[in-house]
Amino acid sequence: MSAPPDAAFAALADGTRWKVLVRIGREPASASALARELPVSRQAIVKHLEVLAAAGLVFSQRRGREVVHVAVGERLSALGRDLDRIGQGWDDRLAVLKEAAEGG
Amino acid sequence: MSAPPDAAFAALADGTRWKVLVRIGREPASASALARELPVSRQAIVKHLEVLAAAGLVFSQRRGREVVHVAVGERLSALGRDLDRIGQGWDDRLAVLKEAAEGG
DNA sequence: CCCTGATGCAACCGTGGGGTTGCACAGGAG
DNA sequence: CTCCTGTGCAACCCCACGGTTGCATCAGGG
Repeated sequence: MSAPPDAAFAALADGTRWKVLVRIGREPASASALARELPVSRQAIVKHLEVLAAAGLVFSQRRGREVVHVAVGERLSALGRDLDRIGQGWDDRLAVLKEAAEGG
Repeated sequence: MSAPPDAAFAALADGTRWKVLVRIGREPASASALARELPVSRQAIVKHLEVLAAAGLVFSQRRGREVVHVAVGERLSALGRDLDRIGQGWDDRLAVLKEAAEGG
């Protein structure tokens, strides 16, 4: 199958968002906490978390007056395995093309 | 390792670009040929191919007056394996958090 | 040689998305 | 009760990016 939801890619494509994801993968944190660590406003963080949540990449949990977020690896792993598999298939065709190029 | 592969993600994030990539993964094609198949101009295709090439995801070969492009799976597979691995690590932490949430 | 079709380059356009600021509201800590 | 701090919502800004059009160029085929 070659239909990985580009939505997931879009979620991972942004540098800041990736940092956020990696950070909360290392240890859960609130939006405010993340905003203190990264050079962007809390609102920016919130938006990133929303995108990541929509992509099923983060799990959020209200802890008192805070909302703690943590990265969910399941989706990422699944996506990763898909990519790996897809890439395998491509390389077969690539070999053929390169061969043809060299041969004539 | 959680190296920022956001460059590769950015290349994969766009829907049209992904279609192009999948298409030339199935079989090599020129920009003009792709432009005929997809609902975008040749120039748009060319730009996508440039982005993909910059990400090391396509291999281009001049064949007479045409330039044939084909998808390279190697990078994609490597990226996929990275994602899988990273995701694994996250899920460990996630388990801890969820446990704490349920426990109190 | 001449016509056709593929590529290359450049200018231009519109939208989306990342980022910000401001403000109102809620819930602990003292 | 009263601060302090974390969240939520909304309006707004700006630039990168996907896409287009136009034109010049180059390589094969008849």
